[in-house]
Amino acid sequence: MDGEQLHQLIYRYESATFTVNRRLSALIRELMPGGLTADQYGILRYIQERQRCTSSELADMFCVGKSSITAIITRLFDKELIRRMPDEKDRRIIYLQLTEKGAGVATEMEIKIQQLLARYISHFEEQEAETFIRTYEKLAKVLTEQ
Amino acid sequence: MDGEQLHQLIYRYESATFTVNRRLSALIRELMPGGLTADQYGILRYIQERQRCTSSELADMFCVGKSSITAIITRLFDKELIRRMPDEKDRRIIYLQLTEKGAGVATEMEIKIQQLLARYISHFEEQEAETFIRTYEKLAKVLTEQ
DNA sequence: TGATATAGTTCCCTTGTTGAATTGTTTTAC
DNA sequence: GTAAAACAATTCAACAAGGGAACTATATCA
Repeated sequence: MDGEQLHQLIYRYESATFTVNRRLSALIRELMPGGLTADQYGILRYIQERQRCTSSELADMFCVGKSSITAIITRLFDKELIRRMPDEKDRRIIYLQLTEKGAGVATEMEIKIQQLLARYISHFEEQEAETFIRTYEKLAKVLTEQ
Repeated sequence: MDGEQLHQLIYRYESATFTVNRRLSALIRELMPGGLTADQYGILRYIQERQRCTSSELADMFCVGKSSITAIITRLFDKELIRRMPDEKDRRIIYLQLTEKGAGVATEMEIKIQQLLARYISHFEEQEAETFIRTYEKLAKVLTEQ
């Protein structure tokens, strides 16, 4: 791939990612139930998948400082969506878990987002979508490993 | 494409997009010169491409309220990166343009981001990257048209 | 045991966002 | 030709999210 080709591809990538991200996050914002934000939902989903996790792990995964995570966690805690469970052995560690209410909200939102995305992704042939996602996952992997 | 396949694809899409977006925006954040944010850069780039535009157009493109745009524009104005040019005929309209300084900063940042993305995208075969981008552009189009 | 590292929090400041109200200007309808 | 409606941009108050520095409490290491 020569320089000019690469340049063109990157330009097109920037353009597409800008449009897709802005539009999708606006659509998702509208979907959110009272008071929940997209970031808060992201945290809920992450915890739901892992069953439990720590603030530091969230900070790493979300690529932000730990103080940002503390702030979000506090808001979710105040809404009674998550629980703080201190580790028995190492008392510096506080595990985060969803409450029943938190799990309900996360699942409800997941379904809504699935429905939203389905409206757009179903426009594509299965093969095209599969190929696309596979490359996207590769990109995610490259970004994670470096 | 049946329901379960679609469900799996969407799940994988959410996962990949989360990782890519979080990682890339953290990398881009580090690249930014003193005081400029990614959103501010996005606005500069948009204006640079169109030569000039209005606040309302930016609000539409960025999918946010006009008051958000006013806030960002004011910060860029204070940094002397953009100029406000009232329309001669319709005095409600204020066109935004880059100053020389603004154009310099935008171009400098664009080069840095190109270099950053090149480090990752160059890992892919040209054909794979082309196919990927083409689908991504289609998705952007579908999202824009609805 | 004393120094160092780690997990999480707190505090302060900045940015981006919303939504409602406001100002000034233009267009429309009668 | 004027009154009403529409429109572009701004202001303001409130909040979410982010960074960084300082801090607390606990654990590990030498």
